[in-house]
Amino acid sequence: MQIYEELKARGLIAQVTDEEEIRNLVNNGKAVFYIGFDPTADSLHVGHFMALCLMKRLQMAGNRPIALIGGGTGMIGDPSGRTDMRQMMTPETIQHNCDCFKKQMERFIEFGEGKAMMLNNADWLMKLNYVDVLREVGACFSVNNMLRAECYKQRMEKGLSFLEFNYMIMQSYDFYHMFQTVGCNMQFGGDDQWSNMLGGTELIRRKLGKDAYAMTITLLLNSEGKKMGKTASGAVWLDPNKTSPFEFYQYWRNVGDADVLKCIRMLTFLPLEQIDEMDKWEGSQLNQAKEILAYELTKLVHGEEEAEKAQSAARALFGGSGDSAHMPCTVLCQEDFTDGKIDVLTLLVKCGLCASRGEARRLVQQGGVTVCGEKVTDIEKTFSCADCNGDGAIIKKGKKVYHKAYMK
RNA sequence: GGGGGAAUUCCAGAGCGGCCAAAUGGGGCAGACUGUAAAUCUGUUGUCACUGACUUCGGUGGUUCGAAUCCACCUUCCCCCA
Repeated sequence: MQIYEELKARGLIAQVTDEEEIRNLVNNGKAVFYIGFDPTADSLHVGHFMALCLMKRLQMAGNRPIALIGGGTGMIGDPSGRTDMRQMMTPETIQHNCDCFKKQMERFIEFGEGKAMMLNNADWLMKLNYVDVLREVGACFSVNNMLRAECYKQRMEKGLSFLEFNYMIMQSYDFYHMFQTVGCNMQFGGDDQWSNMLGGTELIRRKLGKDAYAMTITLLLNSEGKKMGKTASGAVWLDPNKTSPFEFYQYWRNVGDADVLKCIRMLTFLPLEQIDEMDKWEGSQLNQAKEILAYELTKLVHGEEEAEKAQSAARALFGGSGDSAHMPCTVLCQEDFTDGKIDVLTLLVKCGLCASRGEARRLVQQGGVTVCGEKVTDIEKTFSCADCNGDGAIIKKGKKVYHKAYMK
């Protein structure tokens, strides 16, 4: 099976400008494609991960990827699909984020002579002269068409600043620029980027009379139509300091039944035959599929060793044996104890399991706390230093949150 | 530039000058049921010394015994006209 067919079978392809031509380029290793990454945070997240995987897949098939870091477009902010304006970032933050991205990407993609390239659009965008751009590029864009673009729809109700309105033009200019300088003939991106990407192919056609192609990657949505890779507290990051390997593992271990196979198909490198086999599983057997998904992804992102650790920690925890080796922990010191004791509420807050004493109180009262295997329902309950000695005290909040507190 | 409207808790969105820590929904958290799933049901969701007290309704002042609610100014946003 060739790469294009595989991508299709995995459900990764959302929209393409010219299927025949793209299949041809990609399958024959003739594509020089780019994917843009806007430096909106200091770590990549799951959404980016899909893009990175795609790059890797295509690179393995002989194509040449360009990772474009949006040091310049980051100065503007993409309004696509957003209901409010992005916070403007300072040039320093953007630079910092770019650096972080770079480090993370190097783990996945091979860069170097004749291999993948990493570019930063700040290198050309920042030099542009306003009037020149308007004359050279601005003339090629129809405001009427732009306003009709799906990506601005949501913003038409809430208001769209001229700054953000120009994002599409900047992105189009990137493509146009790289088409000429490095022979980039294709652009990939999230499905929400479709209109921005078409802007680029359109610009190249108008200015140069040549064809360039665009393809979007299916957004990873769960069965409820929400973007995956998000938790209540924010994105699931690839940076182990922002989302620990264990948390990362748990996120995937806990996806809904309806979404497991889709995730395995889209995110892992497992052979399709194996995935088709798993597709027949149902009921509690899916739990196995979830374990595979979680393991595979953790391995890809954090390495085999971390994946093993996360898996055994999870198995131990939920299997009941209570292996505390990898759970998040808090170190207590003498000052945390008064008269050699610490009460539950303080302990919960101290460990970051509750934001306030009130919350801790409710949690205990509702029976959501277990310490050292014993359910705690008394908010007055105290623990002594001795309870936390040795391996420490294991605190369980709800069913899935484990935390360890031990003495220094 | 002219005119009109809005800003409420994590979000959306109610809110007569006292009965407002503020309806309702979503989300979150916990409990029951389960398979570390989904759905469902229940409780909970400002802080603390928790039957009480304290701090919140864009900002700053003011009116009043008393202000999320009235007034003035400021800030931001939206809509209409140009």
